[in-house]
Amino acid sequence: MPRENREELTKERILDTAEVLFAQKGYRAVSVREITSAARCNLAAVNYHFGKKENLYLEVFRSRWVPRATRIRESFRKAVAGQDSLSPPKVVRALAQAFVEGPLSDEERLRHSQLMTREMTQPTRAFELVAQEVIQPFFKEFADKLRSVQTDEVGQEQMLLNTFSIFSMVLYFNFARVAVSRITGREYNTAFRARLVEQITQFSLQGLGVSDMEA
Amino acid sequence: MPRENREELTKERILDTAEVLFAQKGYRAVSVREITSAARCNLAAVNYHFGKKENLYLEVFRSRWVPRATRIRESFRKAVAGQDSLSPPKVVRALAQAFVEGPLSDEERLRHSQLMTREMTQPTRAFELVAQEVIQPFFKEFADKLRSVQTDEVGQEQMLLNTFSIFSMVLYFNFARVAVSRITGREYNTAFRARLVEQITQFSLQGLGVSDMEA
DNA sequence: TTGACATTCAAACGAACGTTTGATACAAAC
DNA sequence: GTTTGTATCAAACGTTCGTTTGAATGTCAA
Repeated sequence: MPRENREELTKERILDTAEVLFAQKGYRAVSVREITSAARCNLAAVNYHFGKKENLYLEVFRSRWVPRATRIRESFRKAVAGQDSLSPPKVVRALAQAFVEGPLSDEERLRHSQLMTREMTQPTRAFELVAQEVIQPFFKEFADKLRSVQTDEVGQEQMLLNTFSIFSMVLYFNFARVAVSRITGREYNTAFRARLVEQITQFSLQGLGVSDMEA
Repeated sequence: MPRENREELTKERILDTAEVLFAQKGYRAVSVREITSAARCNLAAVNYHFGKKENLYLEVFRSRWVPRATRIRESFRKAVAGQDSLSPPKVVRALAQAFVEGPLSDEERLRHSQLMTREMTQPTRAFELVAQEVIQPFFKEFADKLRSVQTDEVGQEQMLLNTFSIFSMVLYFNFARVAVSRITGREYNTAFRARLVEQITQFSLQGLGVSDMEA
């Protein structure tokens, strides 16, 4: 087996495993030993490939989280580009769908939201990456797209706050699954996810003051 | 100094300190040594008064978090009781105010949201307490109150999802301060909090489909 | 075949962790 | 004044942590 492949295999395996564990339990609650034994490699592999544990955490965001966020963003982009005539309902629905039913698998979606929520509640060095390369540009893109199809004039700050409002729902319905499931008594299956997209879309559209609800 | 007072002083000091640290850094990231030295007491005090670290975490929720949640709830209750004629805008505004401008100090509010978000993303044994004694009853109370003043008929599940939507904003604008501040470029001062209450209220009311926006 | 380089491995490092112990201090009960 | 029970304390317990080490293994170029 060629050198490069072997290296990548181990390194990639560590990254995959670490992402799952960090998302599930958080940075401190996951030990290097847990990661390496789950990734079926030697304990020293983390320090050899990443220098130290903290770098591994950062690399998880760089090589796993950011690309996934990009996939969500592209899913949103395609959805709005595929329309011949755009309207606020279509833009908002495209966002909700990209996040809740989008290109990610269910586990990926949960992982993604968990890692993101963690960085928002207690930012680490990864937060800069998340904010600069993902949140800021995506917010801007969504706000611009929405403004371009909205009839009434909306100030920049108002637009940002509206985006946050929509975004808070999207994030919440993903990361607070346990609470939502427990209180609604519904499982997070395909039907319920479709229901959530509907909820986010309708609530947001009315929240934005859009009266025409036809998609 | 009498025996009971001395005991309580240390025990209470530990609880206060532990709450702040757990909220800031999370359970695993805070050591017993950090807590006890910040609380100016002996390392063994945690195990003497609470048996083990995990019990201290639970006791923080029992004796600090739940009472604070109760204060928020009572603030909401008073606000709706103080009105001679109730309307959806008043109910929603009372909720947003109770959470964002309510009886808590700014640090308390942040701590409260952080601890809650933590339990929602990765529930521990404290989650049962939070869900049973606070979230469920509060959700029910809010939904009932809102239903009683709403003209059009709304199903139970729709009502729950609406409540979640409103709640997600309230929670998000509290726990994601760093991100919100960074992207809006605004500090979390009194003026901005008032602006956020306005945003949550207006967005939610329209989201609920309430056209009459007069408070 | 030899030498240089990259990767894996078992073993150990010191530091920090949660917890336990036994002595000490002190207020109330007898 | 002695006993009893509670609270505090310094010290140590065994375990786990992230990280380092140096030898072993395998790969490719010279």
